[in-house]
Parts: sequence; C-alpha cells; structure tokens
Amino acid sequence: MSLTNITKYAILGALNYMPISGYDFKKFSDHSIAYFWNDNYARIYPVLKEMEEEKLVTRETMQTEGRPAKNVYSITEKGRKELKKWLLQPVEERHLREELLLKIFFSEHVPLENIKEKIRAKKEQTLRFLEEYSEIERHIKTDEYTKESSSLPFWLITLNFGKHFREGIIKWCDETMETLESMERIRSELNK
Amino acid sequence: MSLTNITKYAILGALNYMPISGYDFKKFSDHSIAYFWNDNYARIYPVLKEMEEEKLVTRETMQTEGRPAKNVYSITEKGRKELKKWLLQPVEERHLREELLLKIFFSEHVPLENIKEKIRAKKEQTLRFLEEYSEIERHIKTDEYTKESSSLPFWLITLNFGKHFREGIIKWCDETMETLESMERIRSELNK
DNA sequence: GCGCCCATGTAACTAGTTACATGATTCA
DNA sequence: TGAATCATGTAACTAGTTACATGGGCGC
Repeated sequence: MSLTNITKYAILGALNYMPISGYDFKKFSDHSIAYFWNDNYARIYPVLKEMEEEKLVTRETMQTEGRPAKNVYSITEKGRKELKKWLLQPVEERHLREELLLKIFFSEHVPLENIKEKIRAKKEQTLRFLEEYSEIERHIKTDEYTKESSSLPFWLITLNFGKHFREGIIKWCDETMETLESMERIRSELNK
Repeated sequence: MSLTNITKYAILGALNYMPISGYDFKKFSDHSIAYFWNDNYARIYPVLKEMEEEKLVTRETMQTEGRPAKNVYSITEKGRKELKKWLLQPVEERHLREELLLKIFFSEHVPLENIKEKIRAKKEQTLRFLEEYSEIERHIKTDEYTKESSSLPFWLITLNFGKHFREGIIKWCDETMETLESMERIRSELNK
C-alpha cells in the first residue's frame, strides 16, 4: 500500500469550496466527514504548512478585533489539479483492524459473560452511530444550505455506507449473542 | 483512545498455545487472524525483543541442520497474566477510515463513470473477501487439527463478523450503482 | 541458473495520538 | 469564578509500512 498523506486531500477537498483556516477545517471536518475520516490539529497545522511550501495553497493572515489572528488558506490552481488527479485515482483497500475480534479469537478461557458484555457494548455503540447518521441525513436534507447542493447525492452515498456497514455489525452482534447463549446452555448442561 | 501495542497481545495469544519464533508467528497470523489483524516482520521482531525485556516471554535459540537458527519464544507466567488481563478489558472503538468515502464526498465534478468504476472494484474486492472467509470456514470445520478445537466457536464468530460486515458493503455497492445510474439518466436528460 | 522458502533483523520513513503552551473573550 | 470557545501551534510519542541486507537450501 503506497502512502499518500490523505489528510492533505481532505483539506484540499474542503478548500475547493472556499478558503478556510486550519481551525475552520477541523470544524468542517467534525461536522461532515468525521464519521469516516477524522483529523486533529496536531496533524492539520503541519500539513497546511507543507501544502503552502508545495504551493498547493496560499496563506493570508486575517486580523479580527478581540479574536486571535486567523491563517486563512486558499487553494491554488496547482492544488486544484492535484485534488482532481487524486479524486480520479483508484482507491487502495486498507487492512481491517478489529481489536474486538482479536480478543474473541483468543477467548477460549474467558468467561462467556465477559464476552457477552463486549458484544452488548458493541451493539449499543453501533446503534448510536446509526442514530447519528439518521440525524445527519435529516439535517442535510432539510438545511437550506445543504438541501439544494449538487453534492448532496454524494454526501448521502457516504452516509448510506455507514448505514449498511453498521447494520451488518448489528446482525453479527445479534447472532453472536445467540451463539454465546447456546454455548452457555451447553456448558451448564455439562456441569450438572 | 489510549494506545496499547496490540501486536504484543496478538503474539501473547499465539504463544499461549505453544512456543514459536517470530517467523512462525507471522505464518500463524497470516493463516488465522490476518483478515482482521495483520502484522509484518518489521513490527514483530522488535516487539518480541521488548516482550523479552519485559519478561513476558523467554527466548531459546534453536539450531537445525541446513536451516538458519531460530529464536523460539515461550510465554511466561507474567505473560499469561498480562494476556488474561487484556482479554478481560473492554475494547475501545477505532475511528473508521475509508478513503473511498472521502473521494466520493468530494466527487461533485468527477465523471460518474469514474465513480462507478470504483464501486465495481470495491464490490469485486469485497466478494473476494467473502469467498476467502467461506474457504477458511470450510477448512477449519473439516481440518482434523481445528475441527475439534474448543476455540472453534470463537474462530467462527470472528469469521461471521467478516461475513456480515462485507455483506453490508455489497448492499451499499448495489444501491450506490443504482443511485449513480439514475443520476446519469437525469444528467443525460438535462443535456438533450 | 532462477526463484522461492527459510530466518532474522535494521533503517528510514509516514501516519496518527496525546499532552502541553498561550492568551483573549463570552456566557452561565 | 470557572468553563467553553476562539485560534495556533510544538513536543514527544506510538503505530505501521517499505525497502534493504544477509545467506544457505531446495525444486524446476
């Protein structure tokens, strides 16, 4: 897997709509792409600096009264080209990394109740994600700044990914609970 | 999210069954947990060294004729305790990171055919994963060394995760293709 | 003769997280 | 008075990847 500093492209994608600061990008990110791509300041600020050196963006310092100065970045022609090029390229699949599965794999001698507790927690967490996605969907379909956007169909596609992916996990949680319960019954039979 | 060097626990989990070398762990890993937890030599060897320093494992060098020497590691009592403690602890959820979704999110001006191609690739890749899981399932249910293992139910639970999770993605791919096709029809109507 | 397997490891890098530092304003 | 928000950043770390180095044995 070749590494490609994807944070850079997330920032370029946002700057392609309008000039913003690192702080504003974080806010934008938290409210839009965070559920499949999160970033933090410790990564955003250095990457913006690099991007300025690469001439993908230009920086302008804005003074506002009673507030710290803002470094507002704008995308350059070179930046737009780089973004477009990246958007057209195929995506490389990442490895799945699920700590929960690693634990279950080695759980032969773990009390079944402990595993069941983990599955319950996973299901609750997953249901919270699903609720969050519904809330976002409702919001972007009704908010006057987003409902008419020509990007709306693409945003809904990303939300739908979350929906199906999480629903698959819910099904797994339910089936796994059943499996664990029947294992419990078998174990208690053996102990009689 | 607190970081916990999970590779260490993957190795402890394997060593809990029997003493193995770093090279053997990699082979074990590739044939069992790789589909939800992959590791490579550049991580395994240094982690084994750290674990030896922490007295979680002991090392024994084995000479075999005509083969390079092997460093075979065994788990210690301290290692078993540490593994058990980790197994009982709750799991912290990781952030999803899906480059494909990031691209789609910003794809307003990307030709729909390009996006469709990405979805096709995703679906094919996902189907390959599903086939691989079926193959592993068939294998561990029939192989004489695994079919009677008391860990078998747990291995099947991890495989079932992959199944449901990937099936969710297949559904998303199918729905997304339909969405993109209807967007294409609308666009070609507008161009008439 | 070529490539793969066995076996261990290091070097150099990118990615990502947590904690820390600063200092003003606004709101409860 | 204290917490939250605005705004930028660095330091120190852990996690993870790729490329490189070594060298014998085995099968085609």
